[in-house]
Amino acid sequence: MEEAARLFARRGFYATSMRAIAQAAKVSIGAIYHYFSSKEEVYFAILRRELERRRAAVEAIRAKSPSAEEAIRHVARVHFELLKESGETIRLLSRAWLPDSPALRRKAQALYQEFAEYVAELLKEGMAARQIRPCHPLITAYALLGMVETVTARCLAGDEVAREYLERAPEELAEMAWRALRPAPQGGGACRKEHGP
Amino acid sequence: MEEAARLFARRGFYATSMRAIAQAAKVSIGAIYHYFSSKEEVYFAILRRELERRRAAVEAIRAKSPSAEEAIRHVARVHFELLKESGETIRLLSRAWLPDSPALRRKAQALYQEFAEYVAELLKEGMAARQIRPCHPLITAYALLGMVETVTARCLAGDEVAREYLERAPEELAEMAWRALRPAPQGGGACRKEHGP
Amino acid sequence: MEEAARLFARRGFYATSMRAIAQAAKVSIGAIYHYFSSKEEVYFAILRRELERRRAAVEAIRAKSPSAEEAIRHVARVHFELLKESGETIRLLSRAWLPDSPALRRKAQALYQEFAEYVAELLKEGMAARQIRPCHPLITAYALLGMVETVTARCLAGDEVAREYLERAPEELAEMAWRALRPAPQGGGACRKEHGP
Amino acid sequence: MEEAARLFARRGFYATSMRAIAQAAKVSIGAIYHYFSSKEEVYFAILRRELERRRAAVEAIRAKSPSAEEAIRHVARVHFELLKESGETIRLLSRAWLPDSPALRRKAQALYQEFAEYVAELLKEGMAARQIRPCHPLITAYALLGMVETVTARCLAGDEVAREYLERAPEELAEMAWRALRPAPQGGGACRKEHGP
DNA sequence: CATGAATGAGACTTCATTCAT
DNA sequence: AATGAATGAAGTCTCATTCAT
Repeated sequence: MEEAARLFARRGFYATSMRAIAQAAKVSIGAIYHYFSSKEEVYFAILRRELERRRAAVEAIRAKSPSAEEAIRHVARVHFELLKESGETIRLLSRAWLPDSPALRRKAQALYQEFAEYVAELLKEGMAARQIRPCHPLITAYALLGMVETVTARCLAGDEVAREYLERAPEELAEMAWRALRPAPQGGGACRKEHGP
Repeated sequence: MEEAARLFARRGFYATSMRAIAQAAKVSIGAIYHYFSSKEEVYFAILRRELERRRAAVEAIRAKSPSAEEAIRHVARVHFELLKESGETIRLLSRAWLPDSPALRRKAQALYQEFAEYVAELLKEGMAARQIRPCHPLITAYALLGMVETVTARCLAGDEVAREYLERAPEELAEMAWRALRPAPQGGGACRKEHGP
Repeated sequence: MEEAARLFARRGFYATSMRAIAQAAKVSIGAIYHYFSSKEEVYFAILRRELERRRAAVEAIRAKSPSAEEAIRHVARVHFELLKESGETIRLLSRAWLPDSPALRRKAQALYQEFAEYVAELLKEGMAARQIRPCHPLITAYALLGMVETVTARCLAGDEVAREYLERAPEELAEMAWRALRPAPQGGGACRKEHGP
Repeated sequence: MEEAARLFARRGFYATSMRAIAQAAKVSIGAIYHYFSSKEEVYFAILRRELERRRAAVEAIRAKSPSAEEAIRHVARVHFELLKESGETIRLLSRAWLPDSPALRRKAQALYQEFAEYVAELLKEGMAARQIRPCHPLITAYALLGMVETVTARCLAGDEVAREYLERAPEELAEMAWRALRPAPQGGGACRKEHGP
């Protein structure tokens, strides 16, 4: 039934009607209300599940590779893998930012923040091990995720450009992310002194 | 009348009713329909105007600073300045990605792409002048914008964390963006030895 | 449009659907919501109007007859006159006591109390003029109204019995009301001393 | 299970859902349908039981006191005693008049009439013994009950006024009822001269 | 006997849009 | 040019009732 996450991902919260969900899932409307007390609850249940799925993917990265570089690069790549795998559902993530009502938005952002904090944790570890440069972990986590998600979302348009991106974007972003975070400030131009070593 | 862009920014397309717009603008509903043939048209008119406003801001950067570094850093900063200036309207930009209906989305994304291409142009010039490293300009433009917008959007939550970010994020992101894009590809610089090969 | 008061009177608040009202009044549902913001508001508008109508009838009595006896007797009679005139609408009054939700009920009772207080005022004047015996004015007003309304409601059943009542009840009740309230305690059995003269 | 009469009394027929009854009674919905074939049937079963309970109370009065005066006064008092004892359930009685659908109402009124006829019987006996004045027994029974029920219902509001009434109303009503019904038709008594002819 | 998942009709309400004025 | 009353489709959600287990 929750594969109607597709509808939320494709059409968003408001444009997805309960009737549409019921029809897509081939159950009655009443049946949905048997398990969820409102449309919002359906939405958040799905959002939670999707975020958890991403968290698990990041967790797997952390477990496998001790190198911060690999971890960072993977955060970028994993989105694209999930994109191929679960299709448009990934758009839910980007949408997580912007449900139409302030109340919904607040709740969705709290959920998203949990996920971002998880990525921030990963960054903190990298900083502790001096494998990535000092930076504000949570801001950076948001930036990292936003960077990746925006490109991912662009790929969902499905046009010619999108298909090309799907090929190049993972590495392009992994490179970008790593350069943005690797430790030694290399003094591209003026070679300014960095705050931490 | 179009200052009811605030409503679209705050509540989104679906949750903003024509009546709400009419009341906020203190005109009659009929009056709106004299100038716009539908709600969609109002939305796109506003979206176009906002994107144009950002484009102009980037244009100004390009005109003033010949250095690619400054240009890049400014792209990051300019969002936060607009945030302080025009408040939530900036959320329209992030929303631009995801209107709820596929038809709307396609059109909105086309508009957004125009803007992204403008940033990509700026990147291309930087690459030509060897002031930034070689990269896929459009993908990078999307990544850059997504990075900044996600953090900006987080700042709109208005909580304690958001206020702190508002202070630190502009520089944090400028730094991140510049590091991600500056030319010296690996250990090429003069300043410090890299730890990895 | 408000002649759909008939529906509320006949079927009550819950069993009267907006669609039914709209059809009965031959307008669209939307049109009703143009003038009333909710079903509740329609209900209360009608209830207010009906109570006001009764209040006016009592006012007329007060203005015409200086004798408390006539006033009391008329309060009883007026219900039956309105019954013939406006049919089932009178049931709204009895219903005023009992809307199904506590919130509705509270509001309806407040409205009803205003009316009861008006009758109580009439009683107080009678007591001041020593034309009716001392009694608690508001309690007595409720009792008086309840007495009359219950019989009135019975008459609405429309069966054989009801038609007979319609003939006899007005006088029967007028007599009863007057006896219950006239001043001199006549000592039916024990001839107890009354509190006031 | 039927103690969910409370729900019907408090919320009325329409606003009380089978699920609410089932939860309040801590049984399954299915279980209710084993003993009652529909919601209506539950309602009438309860209504019958409550009316029977009142009938029994009046019966007790009749058995104990040979004096019509005491009987009349007790009819008024007994409602308030039941009010304290069984709380809001008493509202069922007042509601008995007005279920929302005509079909229900007809049935409920028939049940109520049985009860009213019982009180009428009591009045007839009093008239036969010349202990109360001649009057239409059934109309008077309805009037008597309506008088008492309306005040009782007002007391259920639970506000400050209601608490005061609870103290004064029983005697006030008993007095009123007795005066309305005692035999001496006009100036027949011995105690005092009446003012009018 | 008992359960509670499932149904689907129907409740209230909102909304973009039209059109007579 | 401007108004805002009117429309009716569609939204979310509730509910009495059934039935397989």
